[in-house]
Amino acid sequence: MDERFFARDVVAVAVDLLGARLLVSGIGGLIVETEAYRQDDEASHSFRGQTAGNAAMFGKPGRVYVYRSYGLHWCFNIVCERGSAVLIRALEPTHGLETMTARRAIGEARKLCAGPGNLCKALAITGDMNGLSVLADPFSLEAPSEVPASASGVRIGISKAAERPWRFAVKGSRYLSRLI
DNA sequence: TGAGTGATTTTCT
DNA sequence: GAAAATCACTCAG
Repeated sequence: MDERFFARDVVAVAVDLLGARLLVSGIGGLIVETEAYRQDDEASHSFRGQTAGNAAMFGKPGRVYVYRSYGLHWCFNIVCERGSAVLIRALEPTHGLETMTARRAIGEARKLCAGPGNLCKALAITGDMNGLSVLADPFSLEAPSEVPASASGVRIGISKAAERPWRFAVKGSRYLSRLI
């Protein structure tokens, strides 16, 4: 896994990230749900060009873009081609279950990382990590050993360009934020 | 089990 | 001043 993996069309990267292992400080799991956001996409933060808040989204491929959503949640994205990024929506927890359970204060493993806000809380991702490279400390990203069966669907929680089927998920996974 | 609703703050227009 | 890539809780069936 290197920078070139991300220097491609964001939709292709979103699909290829399914099944990849994402760890932050040794805690994390397999990516089971992603969404693609391109610069020419009305729902994307980068649609109206670069601003102080979304500068990371215009950084080099493989950088992390973390932003605050609804004033209380953090959302974790990986930057692809200039102005585009993949939103990581859900993980299947495999590493550091105990730590994540403590951080989330819930017992159900299938909900630990279901949803961008939950995922960031479980992995202790904050805005401090905005702009870091996902290929370096404290992140760890491994390509999937086996490409899982995937499904695509409509994106969630947005009102503009919501019809674009750029949500991708591992088919049949029990760890999705919502069934696809 | 599933749908509906309130909370809350940063950022841009 | 309004919108926003959500979450957790409550109530109904």
